[in-house]
Amino acid sequence: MQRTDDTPEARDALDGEASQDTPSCELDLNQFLPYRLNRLAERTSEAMFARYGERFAINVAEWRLLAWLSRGVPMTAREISLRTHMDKVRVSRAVKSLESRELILRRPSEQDQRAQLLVLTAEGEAMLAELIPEARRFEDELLCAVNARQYRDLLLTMQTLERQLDQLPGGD
Amino acid sequence: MQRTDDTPEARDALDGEASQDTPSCELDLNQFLPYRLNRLAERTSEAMFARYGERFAINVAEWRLLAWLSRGVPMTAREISLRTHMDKVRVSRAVKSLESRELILRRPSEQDQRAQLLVLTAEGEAMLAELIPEARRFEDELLCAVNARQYRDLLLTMQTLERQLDQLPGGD
DNA sequence: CTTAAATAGTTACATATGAAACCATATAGA
DNA sequence: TCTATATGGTTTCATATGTAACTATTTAAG
Repeated sequence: MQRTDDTPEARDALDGEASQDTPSCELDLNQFLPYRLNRLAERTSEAMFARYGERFAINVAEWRLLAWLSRGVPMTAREISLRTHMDKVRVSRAVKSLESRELILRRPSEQDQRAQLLVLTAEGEAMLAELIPEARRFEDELLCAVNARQYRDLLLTMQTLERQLDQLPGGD
Repeated sequence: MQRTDDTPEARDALDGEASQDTPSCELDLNQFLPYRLNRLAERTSEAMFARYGERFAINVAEWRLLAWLSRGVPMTAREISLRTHMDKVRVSRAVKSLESRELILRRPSEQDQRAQLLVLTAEGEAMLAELIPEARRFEDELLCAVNARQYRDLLLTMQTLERQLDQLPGGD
């Protein structure tokens, strides 16, 4: 897609400021996708953890790890790291914290003495049994502003963008 | 939008894992919007700063501040803070850093002795003259994977979600 | 087998960020 | 006018996260 393809509608879909083409040495952040993505993502996490973060005392990395384990499939830290695109250090710390609170436990892997399989404890499952419905409730409250088609298109476009990132240098 | 409205297409638009309805005590993160938004946003910033971050030695907060100032309109830290949803401490630190490198300067505000108007220096403008075209190039490379309509819909839906966040408790 | 290179995970250090307390100035209410 | 409260901005402290170096184990090359 060329920048010149931008439609007026798209340029108008933006935070109220008068929107018009900007000279090459100026940038309207409200029309800059990386910024918009980050702002929306930051605000979404912030709103979600404003509600549940303190109540359950977990951070984003820990939440992601627990959620992956909620599937019931034991996974290694490396697998979590690959699937979530989180740095292995970040995962390692989440594991340490969750283990110390007895929400997960580590079992040595049969195949590889270096790796350890992570699984939820009963306590961990109990916490998720509360947390997950809350998370779904939050998501529903957010999504009630868009219809099913918009939601589907959003996920599809986001997936396309992630695939594109896979291709770009520095995109992992 | 109700969760039960989810279309098969939407549920399939997701990272390869078999997608089916999950019990209430399990969560497929790949189908959880806050997670997807954050993963895409993090990866996008990462890819962008993998290219330009070290070369220009700025972080996200500094980049946002410079970009806002590229419009040529002097702004106070508070205004930047409001528009970007960045914490005022984060803005304050970006100002300090950019000023120490003489990319911006502060002028006392006429109306309010507490506030200071921020403007680019000639050096700051010179740097943006390089940085902004690079940023646009990156955005174009990312967006070449989606067509104009998808791009427009993406921005519109993101805007809708931000408006919804304004309404939600904890959404600011 | 033996050794070099790769990999799972951790630790140490540096940076980024947010919450709360703080200072200086501005504004509103008496 | 005087005082209480609100506001712009900074500093302090705590947390979150990435980079690089490290340990232990595994895999591959000879």
